[in-house]
Amino acid sequence: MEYNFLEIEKHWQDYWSKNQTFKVETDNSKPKFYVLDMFPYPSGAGLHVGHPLGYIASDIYSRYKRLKGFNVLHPMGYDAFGLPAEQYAIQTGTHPAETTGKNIKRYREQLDRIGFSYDWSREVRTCEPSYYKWTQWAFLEMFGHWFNNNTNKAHKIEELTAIFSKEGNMNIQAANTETRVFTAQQWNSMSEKEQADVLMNYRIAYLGETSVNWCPALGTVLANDEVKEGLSVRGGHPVEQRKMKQWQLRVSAYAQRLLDDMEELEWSDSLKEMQKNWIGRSQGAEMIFKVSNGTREFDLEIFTTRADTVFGATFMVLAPESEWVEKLTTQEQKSSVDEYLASAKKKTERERMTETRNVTGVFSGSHAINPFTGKQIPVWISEYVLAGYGTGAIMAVPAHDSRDYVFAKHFNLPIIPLIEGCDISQESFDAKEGIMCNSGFLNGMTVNEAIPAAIDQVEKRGLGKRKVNFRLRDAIFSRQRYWGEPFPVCYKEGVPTPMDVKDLPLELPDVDKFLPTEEGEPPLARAKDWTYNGYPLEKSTMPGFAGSSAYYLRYMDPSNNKALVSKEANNYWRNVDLYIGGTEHATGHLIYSRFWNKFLYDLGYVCEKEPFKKLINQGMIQGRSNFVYRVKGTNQFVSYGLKDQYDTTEIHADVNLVHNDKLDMEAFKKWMPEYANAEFILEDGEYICGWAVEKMSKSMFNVVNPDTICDTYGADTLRMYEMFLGPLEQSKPWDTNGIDGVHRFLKRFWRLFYKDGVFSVSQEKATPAELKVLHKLIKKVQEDIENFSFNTSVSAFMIALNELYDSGCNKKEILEPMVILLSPFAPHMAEELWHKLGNITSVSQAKFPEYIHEYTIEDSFEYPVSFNGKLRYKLTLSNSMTSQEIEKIVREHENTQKYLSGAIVKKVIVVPKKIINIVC
RNA sequence: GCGGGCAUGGCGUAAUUGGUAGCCGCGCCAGACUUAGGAUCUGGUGCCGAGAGGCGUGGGGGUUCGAGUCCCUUUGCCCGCACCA
Repeated sequence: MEYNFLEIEKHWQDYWSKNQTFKVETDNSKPKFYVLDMFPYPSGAGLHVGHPLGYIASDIYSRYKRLKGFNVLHPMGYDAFGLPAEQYAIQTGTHPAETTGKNIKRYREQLDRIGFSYDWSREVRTCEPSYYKWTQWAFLEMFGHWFNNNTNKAHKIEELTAIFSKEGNMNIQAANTETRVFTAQQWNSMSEKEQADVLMNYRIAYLGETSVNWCPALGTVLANDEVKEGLSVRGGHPVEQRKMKQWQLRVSAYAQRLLDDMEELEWSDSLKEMQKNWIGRSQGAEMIFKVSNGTREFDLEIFTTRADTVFGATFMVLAPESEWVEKLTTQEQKSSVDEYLASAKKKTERERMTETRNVTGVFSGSHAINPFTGKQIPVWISEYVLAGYGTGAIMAVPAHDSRDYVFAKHFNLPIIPLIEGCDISQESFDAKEGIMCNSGFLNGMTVNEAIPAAIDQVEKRGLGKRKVNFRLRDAIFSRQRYWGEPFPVCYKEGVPTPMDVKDLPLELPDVDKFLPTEEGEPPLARAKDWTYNGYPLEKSTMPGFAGSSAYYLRYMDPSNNKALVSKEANNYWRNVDLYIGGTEHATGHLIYSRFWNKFLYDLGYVCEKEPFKKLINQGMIQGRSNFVYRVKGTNQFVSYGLKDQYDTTEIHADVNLVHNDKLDMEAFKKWMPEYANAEFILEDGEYICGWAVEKMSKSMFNVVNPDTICDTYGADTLRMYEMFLGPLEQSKPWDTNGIDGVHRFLKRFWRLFYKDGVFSVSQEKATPAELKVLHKLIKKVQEDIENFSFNTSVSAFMIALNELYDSGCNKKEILEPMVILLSPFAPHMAEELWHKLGNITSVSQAKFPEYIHEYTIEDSFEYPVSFNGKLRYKLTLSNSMTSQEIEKIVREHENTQKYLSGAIVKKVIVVPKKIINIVC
C-alpha cells in the first residue's frame, strides 16, 4: 500500500478530535508541563508557511513531554481585538466581530490540517465578553491599588487614604505622579473631588496628563513600543507628540523588579539585553541649581550620572516642553523663545529624529549658579533634551558629553576640560577614565573615584541626593478606537469612578459607524445610552496588549466565571514552562505580561513571580522569490544562465509555478493573460529561474500557503521539513527545494512496514547491530528535542533509516520504538503505523523508549595517531583500554616501526575515543 | 554612535563543545529498473592536480602537540536601541 498521506492525516485528525485525545485536566498524580505559543492575531490573509514554524516546534516538544509522562497543557487561542478588523469595518461597515469570527474560522481550519495537539476545549478569544471580563477586572484592581516603594509591591488604595488622614503624604515612599506635599489636616480638609484627584496620581492604573504619541492618521494614541522610528508599527503613519489626558499603567513602578527577576529566566541573552535596554536603568544623582530670571529665584533640579563633571558645567539646558521654560524665559528673550517653541512643536517625532544632527536652541535669558564653582552660567532651551526623562533639564558639560559639546561649539559656549591630558579640540572626551583636574576637591582622583565622591559632597551640602532613573515609561492604556475592551469606569461629576465588579463584563456597545464623531470623540461616543447608573462611561477602549497580558493564566481555567483563574488551577499549572514566539514582542507584550503577572502576584492571585520560565524565539521565515527574465520589447523569456547575453527585465514569477527553480512553462502561460503567448529561451531544455530572499508578501508572489504543502506532500512532511530547514532560532527563507528529501524519507519509512504492498513486520529478535541503530537514535532524538535542535534530529532519523534499509530490517522490536520516536515529528504517520502494529490507544499515550547504553558502546575504535598534529597512521584499539595502556601500545608500535629514525617519543597525548598525538 | 549575533562546498546545514572539517538533505554526475513520472534503487560528488600530492571553515595575527571552535585585529552582513544626560 502506498503512503496515502491525505487519507491518513484526515483520518487521525478526526480521531483525535472525536476522542479528545489532547484534552487535559489538573492531575496531581502527574508532573505538569505548560507549553505555550504566542497566540496569533487572526488576520484576513490567513496563515502562510512561516507562521506555523514556532507552533510545530512547540507541538513537537509537547508531544515529547507527553511521551515522557508529563501532564501537558498545550492550548491555543486568538488575540482577537485589533486594528485591521476595525479598519476593514470603517471601509465596509462589516462589524469587526464578524470579520474576526470569519478569520478565526479560517485560521482554525489551517491549524487543524497541520495536526497540532492543542487542547481546543481551552480556546480563548480576547474579544469575548466572558474573556475580557477579566481584563476589565484586572484594570479595576490596578485602579484600586498603589505601589509602595518601601515594600516594593502593590497595596490597597484604602491603606493609602488611611495614612494620608493620619500623617499626610510626607513620609510616603510611593510610585506616583503627585507633586504636592500635604499634611493630614490639609488632606482631611480637601473636598472629595480634590482627594480623588490626589489619589489618582498614586493609582497603578491612573488617568493623567502626559506627552503621548498621537497618530493623526489612525486617530489614536499609541504606546512607545507601538512606534518605531517615528512611525506607527501598524500602518506606518507619522506620529507626533501631544499633551493629553490618558489612562496609563504605572509599569515604571515595577522597573527594578522587572530587571532583577530577569536573572532567573531562561531567555536568550539578546532578548534579555533588549529588555534591559528598554528598562534602561541608570544610576546617578539629582542635583539642585539655583536659577534666577532677574526677578525671581528658583531651585532647578537636574539628573546626572556624571556628578564628577559638575566643575565643567558651563551652561544648562531645558527641554522645550519643560514647565521651567515659562518661568525662566525673560522679557527680552520671550519672542525668540516663543518662536523656537513654535517651530519645535510643529515637527513630528520623525522629523525631530531625522534632524538629529541639526543643532537648534535658544537662550532663555536666565542664569543659574554652578553650586561648585559659584560661577554664573546661562540657561538654554533645546530639543536635544527630552522632557520625559529625568527632570527634563540638564547641566551641560561640553568637555565630556558629545551632545553638549556640539551644542557649545555651535553657540560658542565655554568648554572646560576636567581630565588631565584629554584632547577636546575636535570632540568631547566621553570615556569614564583618566585623572580629574580643574575640579577642586576632586583633582587627582580617577573618574571612578570621583563619581561617588562628588555625589557624597552633593548630599552633604544638601544640594541633592542619589537617584536611579529608568527609561521605562508608564504604559499609555487608552486608545480612541472601537474594537477593544471598554473601560469599566464612569464619570461621576467628572470624577472617574470604577464600576462594581459584579456588573462586569461591560460589553462593547453597538455603534452606527466605527469612526470618531464630528467633535473628534472616540467611536464609543456614538453608542446609545453609554452610561452606568446614569453617569457617562469612558469612551476610549483598551490597547491590544491588554487582552494578551494574562491570557496564559486564563488557559489554566478558561471557563471559570468566578475568577480569572482558580487557586487550584493556578497552583497546579503555575506558569509557562516553555513559551515560543517571535522577538517582535520583546519590548511590548513580554514587558506588559511580566508587569501584569507581578501585579497579580502582589495581590496573591497568582503563585509565580514570572509568567514565562523559558522562552524561545523562533526565527522569521522570509520569502524566497523567483524571477523570470523578459527580453526587453519582446515576449521572450530567457533562462537564468543565459540572461546576460540579452537586455532583460527581471519579473517576479509566482513561486508556486516553480519547482527546484525550474519554471513550469505551461502553468506560467496560464498564470496571467499577458504571458499566454510567452516564448522561452531554454538552457538544457529547462527554464531556470533566478531567486532572491525577500519579505514574504503577495506583491512578491512568494507566499506559500501551508495548505498547498499539505495537499502535495502532507502535514507530516511540512512539519518535518520546517524543522529540517535549519536551527529554530535562526531566520531563513522558505525554500521548497529540498522538501522532496524529507518526503522521500517518510515514504521510505513507510515502506519499512510493507512488503510487496502488504503490511508485514517481523517478530524476530533484533540483532545487536540493529539495536545499536535504534538506541543511538533514541539518545540523539531525546538530546536534540531537549536542546531544541530539531533540524539535527530529523537528520538522525534519516541516518537511522539508511542503516536499517541497508539490512532490510522490518523487525517489530526495532520499528515500534521508532514509531514512538517519530510521533512528535510526524504524528499522523506514527499514529497510523502504531495502530497497524496492533495498538488500540493513541501513540501519544505511549512511553518514550528507554535508551540503553550498552548498544552504543564500540568494542573497538580506530584511533588516528598524529605526530605533531599530522596524521601518521591508525591503530585499532579497544575502547575499554585506559590511557596508560594505549600509551604503552603506541610507544611499542613507534619503537618497532622505527618511524622516528632514532627520535625519542617524549609525550603521548591520548584523547579518549578521539585521537592520539605524539610529541618528539 | 551603543548593544547583540552571524560568516563553513553550487545551496540549506552538521561537527561528540579544543580532537580525522563537510554528517544529513537538496542539486549535480554516472548507472540499474521501468508501466517514461516531479517514481524507485545503486555508486560518486569541497577545491586544485593526470597522479603522487597540495590547499581548504570571510582576511591577518596569536595561544596549543592539535583551532571552524579560544584570544587579538580587520572586513562584510543581519537584528535591536538610538539625543535617556
